[in-house]
Amino acid sequence: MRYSGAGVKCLFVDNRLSTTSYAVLGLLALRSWTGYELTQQARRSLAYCWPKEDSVLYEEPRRLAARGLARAQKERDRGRTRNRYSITDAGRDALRAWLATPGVPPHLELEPLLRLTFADQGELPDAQAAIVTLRAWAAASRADGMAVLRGYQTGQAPFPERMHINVLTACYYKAIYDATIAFCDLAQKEISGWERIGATQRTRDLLSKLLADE
Amino acid sequence: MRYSGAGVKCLFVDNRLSTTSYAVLGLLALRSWTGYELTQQARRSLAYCWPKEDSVLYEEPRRLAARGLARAQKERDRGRTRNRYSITDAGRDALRAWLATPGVPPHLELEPLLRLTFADQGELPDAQAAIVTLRAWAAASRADGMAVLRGYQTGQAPFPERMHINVLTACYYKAIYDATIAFCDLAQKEISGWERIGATQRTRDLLSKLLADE
DNA sequence: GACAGCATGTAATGAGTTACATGATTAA
DNA sequence: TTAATCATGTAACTCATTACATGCTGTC
Repeated sequence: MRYSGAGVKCLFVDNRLSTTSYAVLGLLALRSWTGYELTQQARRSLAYCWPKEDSVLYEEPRRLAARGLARAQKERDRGRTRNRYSITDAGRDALRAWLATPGVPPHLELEPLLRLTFADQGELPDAQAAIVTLRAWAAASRADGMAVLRGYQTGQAPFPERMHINVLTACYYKAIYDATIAFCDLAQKEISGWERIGATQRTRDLLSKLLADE
Repeated sequence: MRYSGAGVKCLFVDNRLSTTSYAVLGLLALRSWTGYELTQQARRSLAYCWPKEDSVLYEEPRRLAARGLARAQKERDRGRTRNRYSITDAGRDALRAWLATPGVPPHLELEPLLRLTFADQGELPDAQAAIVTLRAWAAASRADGMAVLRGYQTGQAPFPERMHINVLTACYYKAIYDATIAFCDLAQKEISGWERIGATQRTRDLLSKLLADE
């Protein structure tokens, strides 16, 4: 299969920002941040819905500045220089416009579940280890989230005027983490009954229960 | 900041496969597939834990073949030719070895939650729309998963000997989708009470309830 | 005999990961 | 005075997304 045409339209069309850009723009809408401050704030907020590496959080505001959606000021901190970024009016407009677009559904990468899916190609302890990884993640994330929430009760948290939003989203995260932990406990029990056998009556019961619920 | 050294070691070191490669390798461990068959099977399985575009599923087995982990045979189907891929012994070894490695925790991209997080920068209907998107995704995924499960009860599903695994993983997916739907219903109620006001007594109650649970 | 949609891919672009570099500050 | 770690980035490379191309097959 050879391409014939000069189908290079796409080179010029795609002027859109990535979701990550809007995520950072959202933070900039709250106040100005340095790169490092962005990484710290992201741990408290974006990490739960839109996790990004620190290097991205350092770079992204520069892209925004290049498009006029943010502005950088050099800051001097004891001999060292760094950039502080703030949102522009154009940035606020872009963010508002993005919030009005349809958006996309979640995208879940569940490596432990992938490992479980092919558990029969490996050893039983491998599958158990995958479940331990999954449970540890859920328990740690849950604890981190709880610590953030506690800040609202004690009044230590930044942006107290945004509490209603953050409490609501926290409801979702907690529900996910709790469901994950519950599943892990169930799964460990189930798996230990497999002993390289396969489907048992217990599996049929599980299946019936799942299907009974619609 | 300038780089000094010839730090190009990395160019030669990273010989590892991506998780996506192992995902496809896992499917190949069950039987041989053509590219199109892989895309269809992925909808029933990988889509829930490791979603990939069709184009990736067409390309990935070629990479595996290039490393000797899979083998391609040309097939002729009424004038048209295509590739069918099967796993090799080396491929089975690689898969088994991978299953024995520690693995990584889940990675969740929840764009609707991101939109909710910055809901105060937009209009109320935008936030409600994000929740609708989230709920629609959960309901559709749940229904698809149920349809797959029903195949096990009727005996129509492929790989009946793997039922115990697929039923167990389905428990997790169902729990996630159910939790998502429940959250969406709660969130719509909460949000409609906001009316651009902010924290209410209701929010404080929610917060207390979240924190009470540990 | 046209058109929709299934089947089978390839290429360009863009985004993200990983590794590297390095100055400043703090603790031992 | 080191060593650790905080703070601030940059570069190379890999991977995924998106868009494109095109033959076959049934159907109207």
